[in-house]
Amino acid sequence: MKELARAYNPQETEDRIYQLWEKSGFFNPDVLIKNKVIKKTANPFSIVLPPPNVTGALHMGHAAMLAVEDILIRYHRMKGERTLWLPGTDHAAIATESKVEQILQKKEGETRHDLGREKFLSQVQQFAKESHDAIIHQVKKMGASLDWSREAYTLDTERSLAVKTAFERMYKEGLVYRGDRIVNWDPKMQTTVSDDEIEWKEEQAPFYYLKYGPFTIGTARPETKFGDKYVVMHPKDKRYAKYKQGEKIQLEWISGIISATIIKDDSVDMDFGTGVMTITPWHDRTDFEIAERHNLEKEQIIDQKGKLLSIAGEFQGIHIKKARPLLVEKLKEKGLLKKIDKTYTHRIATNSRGGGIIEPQIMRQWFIDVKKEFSFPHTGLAGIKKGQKTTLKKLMLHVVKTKQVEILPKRFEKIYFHWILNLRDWCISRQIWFGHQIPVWYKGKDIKVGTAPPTEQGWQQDPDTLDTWFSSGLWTFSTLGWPKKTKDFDTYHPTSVLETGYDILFFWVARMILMSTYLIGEVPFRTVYLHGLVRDEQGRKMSKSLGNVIDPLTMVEKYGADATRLSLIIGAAPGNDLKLAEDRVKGYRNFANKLWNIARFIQMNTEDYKEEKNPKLSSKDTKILSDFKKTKQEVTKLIEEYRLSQAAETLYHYTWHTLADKILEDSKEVLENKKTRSARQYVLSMVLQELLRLLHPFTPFVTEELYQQLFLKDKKKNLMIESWPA
RNA sequence: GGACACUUAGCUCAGCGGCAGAGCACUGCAUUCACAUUGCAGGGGUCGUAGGUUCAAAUCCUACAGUGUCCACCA
Repeated sequence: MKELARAYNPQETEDRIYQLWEKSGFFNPDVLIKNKVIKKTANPFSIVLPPPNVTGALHMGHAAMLAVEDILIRYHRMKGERTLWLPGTDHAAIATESKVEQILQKKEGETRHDLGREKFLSQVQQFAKESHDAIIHQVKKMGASLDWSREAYTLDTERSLAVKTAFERMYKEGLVYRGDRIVNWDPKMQTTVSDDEIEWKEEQAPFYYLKYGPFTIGTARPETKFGDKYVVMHPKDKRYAKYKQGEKIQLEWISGIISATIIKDDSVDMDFGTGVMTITPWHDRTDFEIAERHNLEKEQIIDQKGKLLSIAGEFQGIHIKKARPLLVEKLKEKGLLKKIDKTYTHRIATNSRGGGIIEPQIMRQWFIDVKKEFSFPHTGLAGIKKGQKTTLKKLMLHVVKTKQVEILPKRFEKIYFHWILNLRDWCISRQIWFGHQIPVWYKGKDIKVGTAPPTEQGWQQDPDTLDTWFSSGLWTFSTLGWPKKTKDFDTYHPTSVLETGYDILFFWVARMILMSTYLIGEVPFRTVYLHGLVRDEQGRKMSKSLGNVIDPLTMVEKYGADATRLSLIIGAAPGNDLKLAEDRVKGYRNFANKLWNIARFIQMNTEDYKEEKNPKLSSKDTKILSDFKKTKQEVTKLIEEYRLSQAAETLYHYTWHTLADKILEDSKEVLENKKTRSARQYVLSMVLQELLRLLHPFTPFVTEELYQQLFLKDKKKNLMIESWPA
């Protein structure tokens, strides 16, 4: 046997080991069955990788996700389960498109409209491909044991079929509908945005009090007020009791005398401002809802580029930003401006995907109706019978309430319920080009929905694309072949665990539950494990502008993937954010080296060891073995409970402070003595061998390398598929 | 406005009814010996505050304070 090097060198080791794993084919459960490593009848264990967006490179959050999932996967694989970890990437529609638009703008000063749909899309695809390759490279660097033969992409042919099939089925059920509704319009990116993609920003803005006939109304946005002809107050407000619902009054307004109608509505806050407001239903959600309740007329004031329409009289064609001061001036002249409050702060909606300030608009869009009743079409979902009346909302609540899906940590269940109770219909159409084009064709007033275009002439496909979360909502089963009947689907769905950041609980986790329960009558996963965000030393979010980004690849190059993984696991409770300092990574690099030297010591002292069947163990030897057994059991229990941080820490502590500091020190004497030498050799060799297996899910590279060098006789095998020590 | 989480050593955090713990940092000593990416020893904490439950509370309950996050239609 070759003597081990004096220190562990991850740079020299890791790529070689990863290649060895890939070459063995053992990431693929089918290969394991074929090689009789596991039984075909073994329990399946499956995780579908949350697909990283093809918008650039991986960050520390991705690295943490990969570490957690790889630990679970390697553990279950070693336990002999039929283990599948399926990789893929997400086209991330709006995020990717906006990124390429930015690059285009910077480089060529062009917009996507200058290029045209086809040319622009080919540029996006090029960008997506480069991102994809960089991401896959990084994923492998982290040691992730993913089955690459099953890799998927949210925009590839199979996933497209799944998307179209899902859309068609939901359309036929009436769960997908087209309607004129108020949506979040981003005038900058020229697209709608879902409620969840909005980022609210605090802003101080002047608040204007305007004379509106006998009333005083308050507004932060006078430039939307041109068409206001309804004045709303609370039905119980005594100050305005003399005005009756539906009563009409004449008053002087921006462009002359108008007739305004009195409306009484509960949604008005009597304590805010004067307790009276006028409404702009076309450009404000609350106002829209009031207008719907009272069946009021709605009028568009602002166009899709943010310019005023003819209703604004002499202000027509002026952008709202420029119009405001001009209008305020006019109001002053007409004596309609009573006062300005300059201390007012409010929140403005912005598009979190790199867009501008949201301007609500009433537009014709596609929606998923979450409240509509339908008869449940499947059997086999506990608690809901085939034919039973239900809604998508009820399904989403039901499976979590009945624990068919368990969310860890538990406190997120409450947040999940609350979100669903407030959920509105989901706007799924986007006016962008990169994504799944909506599978709907029009010809005059006729409409066709299906998985393939109509064969006759003259049909025009809807130019819009689907919200990216529509396709990722199908991810757990579209990756397994659905809508085709496949072996993979039968074997691996529902998946065992969905591991992701708590920040996309609503975006994604909820949508997967919606899609899966409706389309196939199964939960998408049994357990949701939510990890926290990786932050910098001071607890700030990592961002390019702050310059505090720690790149996982840099850490891997400097300290090794094993060290990087441990730094992301130890100290990270599920759902809690992790503060990461480079010193910690360094500390775990030292740990890998410590383990290396433990192995080196044992190797140097067991070269003459001949295996004995019944070694004469001293009481100290027995104690070592029984303590080790306790550690094994504890680690196993902790992993089963998803307390990976504890499990890793237990192993860290055992390795360094029990095995190295106590047992090895003690062994130096014991090994000197000819009578006790051989039994101790037996103990050390056995503890090391099993310890490497226990540590393997956490630090796969160093353990594999040591195991290869010290214990593996059959070079066709590797530690990755050895059995978990019982 | 509502909800949730956190508050334990200088820093990061674990412990979640039974003698206050770990890593890093700090101090002193050791070392051609598996490892300086090391070892041994040590200093350092009224477990946010105030009550309550209990034989026993960092741990369970209540209130309060600070910090953070999420949600919400205050024009």
